[in-house]
This record gives sequence, C-alpha cells and structure tokens, in this order.
Amino acid sequence: MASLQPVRGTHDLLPDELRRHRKVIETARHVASLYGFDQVATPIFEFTDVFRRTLGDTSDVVTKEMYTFTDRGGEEVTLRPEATAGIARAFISGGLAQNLPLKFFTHGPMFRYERPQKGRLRQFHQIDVEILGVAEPQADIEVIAVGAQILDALGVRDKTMLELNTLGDAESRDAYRTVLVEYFSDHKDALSDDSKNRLTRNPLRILDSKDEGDRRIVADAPLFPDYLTQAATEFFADVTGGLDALGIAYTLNPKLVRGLDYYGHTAFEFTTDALGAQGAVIAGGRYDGLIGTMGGQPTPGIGWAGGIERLAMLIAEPAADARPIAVIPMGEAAQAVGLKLAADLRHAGHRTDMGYRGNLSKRMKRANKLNAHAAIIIGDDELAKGVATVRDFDDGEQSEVPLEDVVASLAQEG
RNA sequence: GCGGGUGUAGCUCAGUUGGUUAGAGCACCAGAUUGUGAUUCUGGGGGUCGUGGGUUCAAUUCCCAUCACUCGCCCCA
Repeated sequence: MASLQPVRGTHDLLPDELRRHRKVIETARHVASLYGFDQVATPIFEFTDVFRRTLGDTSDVVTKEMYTFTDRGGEEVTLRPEATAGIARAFISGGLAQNLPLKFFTHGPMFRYERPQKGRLRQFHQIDVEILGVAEPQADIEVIAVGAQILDALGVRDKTMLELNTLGDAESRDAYRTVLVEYFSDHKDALSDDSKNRLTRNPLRILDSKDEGDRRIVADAPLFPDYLTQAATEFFADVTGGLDALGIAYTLNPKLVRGLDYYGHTAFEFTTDALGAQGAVIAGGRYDGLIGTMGGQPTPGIGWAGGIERLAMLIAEPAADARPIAVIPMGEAAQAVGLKLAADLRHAGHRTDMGYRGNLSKRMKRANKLNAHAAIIIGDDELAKGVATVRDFDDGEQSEVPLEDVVASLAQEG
C-alpha cells in the first residue's frame, strides 16, 4: 500500500479538481489573449545551470528546493521550479530578439522540493505571463492589469489585494543593501537566528521578518525610498500613476521583497488571507538583468506567475460539463442501430454515452447517474416500427421518434 | 530543513478506561422491478483500526520508530 501512494507533495487531478484547474487556465488564457499574449510552452526540465545561474546561488529555490538529477547521458538536469528562466533561455536559444517586444502566456507544472502544506506542493501548477523587450513602465502596468482582470474574471478579485513595491534599479538597491547590512550588523546579537542567516543571504528579507525582536529592530531601520535614485523613483511613479488611471487598487508594501535574485524595480503580489500561510496567488516583478545574465543580448522583462492550485481553491465551483444523452440499445439487432445513432449524435455535437450492459433498469440508472438529460431506448419493438423511444429525464415524458429524426429532434431541444 | 496536531470502510466520522465476531451515515453491488432512472423497501460486499517494532496472558487502544496528511516557521505560486 505504501508504495502505491503518490510521491509526497504530488497529487492526482481527478475530474472535479481538474475542472477547477481548467477553469483557471482557460480564463487566464482568454484574458491574456485579450492583452495580446501568445501562448508558449517550454520544456519542464532544463540543464541545471539555467536555474542556478538565473535564480541566484543563495536563493532557497536553488539551495534546497530543486529537483535535480543526472540523466543517462550524464547531463545534470533540473525539473523547472518556475517558468521565467525557461522562457528566457528559449528567448536566447531561439533567437527571438528579432521580434521584440514579445508577450507570452504559459502554464504547466513546476517542481520544488518543499515540505507540503495547504496550497503548497512539490509538483504544483502555474499560469504565467511575461513581456520581453519593453523597458517602459507601461509594461509593468499592463502585466499587473492582466493579472487583475484574470482575478476579476475568476470572480476572486474581492478575495485578494494587490501589494506593490519597487526594488529600484541596481544602483539604488546596492546602496540600500549596503546601509541595511551595516545597520543590522550593529544589532546582530539581537536578531533572530533566521535573520542572522538572512543578513548574508538576503538582507532585505529581514524587513519582512515575523519575529517580534526583529520587528523592533526593523522599526528603526533605514528606509528604501531614501536610497532610490531619481530615475527609479520616477519609474515607480509612472507605474502607480498608470494603476491609478486604470482604477486598480493597490497597497504599497515597502517590505515586499522577492526571493529570486533577478528582480528589480516593480515587485508585486496579489495576496489573499483565505489560504493560511500561503498568501500569494499571483506574484511577479521586473527582471531587466536576467537575460543579459544568462548570456543573451540584454533585454528587459517583466512578468508574473500565478498558483493554479491556490486560485482553484478560491474560485466557485465551475459549471458542470454538458449533460449527456444516453443511447440504450436492447438486444443484438439494436446494438448496431444504437452504435450508429450515437455516432450521429456525437457528430452533431452532442455529448453521448452508450449503455452497454445490464437490463434496461440498470442502464437507466447509469444514465441517470451520468446526469443525462435524455435516454434513447432502442429495442425490438422500436426496430419493428423504425422508431426510438426518447425519454426526457427531467419531466419523465417519453415519445416515439422516427429513427431518422432523432438527431434533429434533440437539436431543437438543445 | 525546524516545531505542533492527526491517521478506524471509497468518503465523513463514532468507538474501544487494553478483553470474544470494530460501528453509523453517505457511496457501491444485488433484489423488489427479466423494457423504464431519481424516491422507497430489503439484503450484501468492503477494515491486516497508516506501517514496522516493543510492553502485555491479551494491543485498534499504551510506548518507540517510520510513512502520509495537516497547522505554523523558513521560503514561496
């Protein structure tokens, strides 16, 4: 039994759950297409270096969460922990710099070796949008707007809030990081163990610590806006101005820091308090340095990823699939007629189920369980008259319809 | 990776202060109804009480380990 369990943190997607996923994906794909995003798909694994180089050697994702293995050819490969690195790699290997700007939508499984929790799995799924080749803040605005509209279309906008911050340009960030490290180093003894660790790896994170002692120290820490360059300040003002013009509400959160090294300027998260510790449903930011770091022609980029499982937990139950028609042939002679009729119905666009086994009562029960809206019964009596008995499951009415008219009669009702 | 909680039928859960054959509802199967579903009635199948070890005359119950789930931390979608 134990060996028949799915691997920890992985999940089977059975019809009801997959229907929710599909709703998220289809909604996102549709809204993204309204904004001009084209769907792409990249491999779910890459050479390990693709992630190690782009995400940063100190990020948690790289240091402890990657599914890395050696393949039969001796290559070290990694199941993708996120989508952006793969898209950036595809951009470079495919020579797509000729076609800028590019707007991509993608979705699929991601893998991180983490301890599972609600809304947090080892294999999980994301929707993702990226804009490549636009350095202007209009891209930031558009990327946030498409996220907001997707949440709207999913009916979960009122369960989320948009948190926004700027990480500034490299110059701003380096300056701030330096004073921050100085400040926290002076208080190092009072910091929590986690934050001592963060001091070397990602000092900005200390600002967001949940430890009470840390918070007291953070309260008097230098503030980032004081270290933003004029250009970075203006850039961010353009972004917030655009969101204001679109009527997209946001909360400025100076403590919002992204964990991956490649982010700069705009950082944002759509968060919810409905999923316990996992608040972010969509999160992203600008990564102007990423493609250059990977060895491509320096190209600005911005995008976000949304957790499908997390969104799927927030949305209302999706509408059920179309109700089928049940074709029930009784007896050998009817079998062939039923088979042909079912085929005709399917070609006419009806979802159709064939009742193969058991007496009529049993087949009717199965049809009812499938939530069929009608049953078409064909037995010896019907064959002799060249008709089928069509029974409506909702009102219990039934009538005999000439075989050749069955498809048309159902089309009228539908 | 760290700390807490929980594992009894397919699902939701009772129960056993350690003692003969472990229960309910829902679901499933069959019959009432060999050509008519949902309702109803009757019957049935299904559990190594997560797994392994220990204590005991006796363990589903107590102890330890392990696995899974879950909540929080780290981090993140």
